[in-house]
Amino acid sequence: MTKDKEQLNHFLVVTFNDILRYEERALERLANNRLSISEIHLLEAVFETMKKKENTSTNIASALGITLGSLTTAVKTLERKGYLIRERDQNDKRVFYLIPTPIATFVNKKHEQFHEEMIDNIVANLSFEEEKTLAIALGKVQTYFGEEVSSSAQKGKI
Amino acid sequence: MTKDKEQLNHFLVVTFNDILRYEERALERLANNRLSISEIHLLEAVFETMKKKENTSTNIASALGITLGSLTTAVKTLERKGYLIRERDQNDKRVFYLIPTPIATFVNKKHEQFHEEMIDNIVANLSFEEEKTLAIALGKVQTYFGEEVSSSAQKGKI
DNA sequence: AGATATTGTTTGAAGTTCAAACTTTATTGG
DNA sequence: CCAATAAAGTTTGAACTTCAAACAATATCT
Repeated sequence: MTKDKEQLNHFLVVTFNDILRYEERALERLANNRLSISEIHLLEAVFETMKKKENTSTNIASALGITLGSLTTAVKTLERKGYLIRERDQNDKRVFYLIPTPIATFVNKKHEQFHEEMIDNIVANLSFEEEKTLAIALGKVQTYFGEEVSSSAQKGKI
Repeated sequence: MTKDKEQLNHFLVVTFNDILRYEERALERLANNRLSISEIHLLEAVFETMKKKENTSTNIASALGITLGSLTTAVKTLERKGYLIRERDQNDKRVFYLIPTPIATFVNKKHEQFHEEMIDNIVANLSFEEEKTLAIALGKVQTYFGEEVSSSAQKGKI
C-alpha cells in the first residue's frame, strides 16, 4: 500500500474507534442523562425521520440498520426512561410512531452542538482547499458504501 | 453548518456504521472461521504489537482501548478456538505475550487483503489531488483525536 | 523486609444485537 | 366475502462486548 492508502486505512481501523470513544466520554460529561451512544443515535434517527413524518418503528430500524426486534428492545427502555412515547397510527393500527419527549429534544440539541463543535475543531485545522476536497472525497467514499449523496455535494458545488 | 461540514458530520455519523456493517458481512463470507469484528481486530493488534515485541496483554488492551479485564475475556475464547496462545515472559513472570497461531496468521492475511481491496476501491473513485488531500486531512483529524501521525504523512510528503 | 506498583484474572452486571416464534392488523385473489 | 398471505411490531432466549471492582501473583523501591 502507498503511504496515503495506509493513512486512509489507519483512519478506518483506528481513528474510527477513537472518535466513538471520544464521543462516549463527552456524553458521559453531559450531566443529567445516562444515555448510551446507541440510545442517542436512536433519538437522532427519530428526529431525522420525523421531518418527513416517517418516524415509524420499521423506518427507524432500517435507518439505523438494526432489526425491528432490536429496536423494540431499545425503545422499551427509552420509553421507560421517559425519552420517547409511542403513538398508534389511526389509519393503520399496526403502525407505531415514535415521538420524542421534551427531555429528548433537549438531549438531542446538546448532542448536535457537540457534533458541530467537533466538526468545527476538525475543520479549523484544514485549509479551505483541504476542507472542500475532504468533503468531496468523503462524499465519494459514502457513495462507495452505497449511500445516497446530495448531488450538489457530490459535484463539489459547496 | 455549511454543506461541507454537514458532509463531514454525515460521514462520522452514518457512513461509519455502514463501513462496519460492510466489513462484518465480508467477514461472514470469509468461510471457515466464525470470528467477530472485535476478535479480528484483537488479532490485528496482536500482529501489530508483535512487530516491536510488545504483544503483551496490557499493551494490546491499550492499543484496542479496552480494559485488561475485557481483553482477558476475549483472549480466553480466542485461545479456546485455537487462534492464540499465551506465553509467559521468563524475566517478568507477571507478563504474558499473546502469540497468534498459523490459522490466525491466515485469517489476518485475508482480513488485510479485504482492507486493501476496500481502500483500492475507494481510491479508484478519487482524483490524484483528492486522494492526496484526503490523506492529509484525515491525518489532521487523527491528530485532533490525539493520535500520533507519521510526520511525513502529516506534512503531505506522500 | 514491608509497602507499593504492576500485570493479569475472575466475577457479576449491563448493554447491544440477532433469529425465530408469535400477535395483530391489512391486503389480495378467488 | 373469506381464506391466505403480507406487513408491523413484540417477545424470548441466546451470544457477544464491555466494564468496574475485587483478587492473586510478581516486581520494585525505600
